[in-house]
Amino acid sequence: MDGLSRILAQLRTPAVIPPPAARVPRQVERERVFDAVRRAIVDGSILPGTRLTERELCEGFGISRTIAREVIRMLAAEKLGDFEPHVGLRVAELTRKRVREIYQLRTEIETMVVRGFLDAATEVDIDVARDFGNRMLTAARCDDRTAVVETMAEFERFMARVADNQIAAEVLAQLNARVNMLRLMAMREPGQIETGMQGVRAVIAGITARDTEAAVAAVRTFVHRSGEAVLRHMDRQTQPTIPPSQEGKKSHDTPPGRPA
Amino acid sequence: MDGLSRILAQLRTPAVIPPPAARVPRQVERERVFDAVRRAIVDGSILPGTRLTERELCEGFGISRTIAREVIRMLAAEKLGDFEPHVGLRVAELTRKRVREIYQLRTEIETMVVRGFLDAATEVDIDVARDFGNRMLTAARCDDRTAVVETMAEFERFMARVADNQIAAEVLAQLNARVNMLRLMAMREPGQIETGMQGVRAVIAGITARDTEAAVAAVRTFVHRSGEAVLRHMDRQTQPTIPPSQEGKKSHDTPPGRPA
DNA sequence: CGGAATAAATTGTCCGACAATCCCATTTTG
DNA sequence: CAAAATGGGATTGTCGGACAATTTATTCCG
Repeated sequence: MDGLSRILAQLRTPAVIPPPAARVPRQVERERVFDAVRRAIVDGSILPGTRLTERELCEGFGISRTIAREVIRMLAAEKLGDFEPHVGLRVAELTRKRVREIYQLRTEIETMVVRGFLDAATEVDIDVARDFGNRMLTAARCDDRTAVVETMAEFERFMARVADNQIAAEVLAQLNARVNMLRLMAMREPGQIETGMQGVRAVIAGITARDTEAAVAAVRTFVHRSGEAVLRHMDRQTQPTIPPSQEGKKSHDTPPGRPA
Repeated sequence: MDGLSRILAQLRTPAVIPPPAARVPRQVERERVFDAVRRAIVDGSILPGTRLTERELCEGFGISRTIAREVIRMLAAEKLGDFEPHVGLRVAELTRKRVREIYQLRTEIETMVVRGFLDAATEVDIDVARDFGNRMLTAARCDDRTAVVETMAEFERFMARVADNQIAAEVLAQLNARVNMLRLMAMREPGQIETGMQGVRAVIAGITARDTEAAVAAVRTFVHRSGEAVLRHMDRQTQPTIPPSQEGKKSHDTPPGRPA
């Protein structure tokens, strides 16, 4: 079971690339490792359910337990994993319920952000937004799911910045991090990218026309549909045979049992 | 400057209270210290702007640097303080801008939660809500600001639980933690409690009547007014003389300079 | 007085050690 | 044979010390 070790080893980044007189070694080891592991979790290199032990982190990155532990604390605080004392951290597995909650919240926040964006946007901002749209469409045409998702995230940050709402950006980023991997997976479903891009076009259209209500509606539809797609994908993934009969209940979310 | 040290020392909790055979020593030192410091920050015992050094934490709680550092990582991840490498953690000082953002986001989330609550609430839940309302009003009559705020937080958690939305509860808790102290301060302004309680009555009325739109409207008004109150209080606090002329701008929020 | 050199304080990182707890498998017991 | 007990290995919890890197405070000099 050192598939994880191999992954971690690959993540190892050389301490410094610019040997010539370059200032700003401002990033400390801890941050580097944290970023690397975070990225690995978010992009799916480290799968949900994986247990991250101190030793693996130490050996994988060549760091001491001090740092490994601090990184684990940070990951846990960001809810990228579930931590239990004396047990350790395991990369978060999302339940349908949780996913639905996240998308519901995202819908509201994105709505807020779009409103703020259109309130504050200059013509240039609108142009930039249109550009983001094109970049997404291009990436989609190239079937580059990663690029699509990354561009979307960047677009979100951009809108939040124009709307001048840092808190929204922070929360949004955190929520996105938690479902990022699922998004990537879901986009493998045939037709999913096309549907998504249709939504993107609608959003950009609303923004370009400066039609706030249209943009908001488009965003809500888009986010909602994305959530649905992810949930659909989760179904197909975890229960290809057994017809699920749960799902309507008060749901103290039962992680879909995965019988070998 | 060891006023902080004294505070920290007081926070020190005895390692164990139940000497008889009591299971569940499940809480590790780290969590205890984290909770204590967090509480201290949230309730204002440790004022914003204060620098939390490792040494203070170590001596204040009788712990090793290992734990002190981990606690600091957690506090920073929760945004309860701003951390800079090689500098340390200082308890977050909120700008007007940030506060406005937080309240804006809170408004949306609370709206969502109330909707979810009324969707799922049984008659008993409604009764419990009414009870929460009474508890708040009682606490207000006793002029017990802390109790008011705590009950409100508990009420929020309750609604989120009924609405079965854990993510919302998490985010809400995090946002509240960041402004809790300001809320307490703002409620010292004369008439503030009364205004607040008026809002509470409206919210409870809407809930009791199961009138979703009324409840939502009441919540939005309430949260918005609370935010306004906090902002007003911040004004009065930081710039009692100089007429502020900033405030409308794109605002890369300038923390109101506090000249000695 | 201003600025440069110096000292002190603080954080970053590593190491080693040992206790506490959990996990798992084997063995013992009913 | 199943269930409970046990025992060892792995993992986390916590401590202490050490030294480098960096920031912050102090001192000294032109």
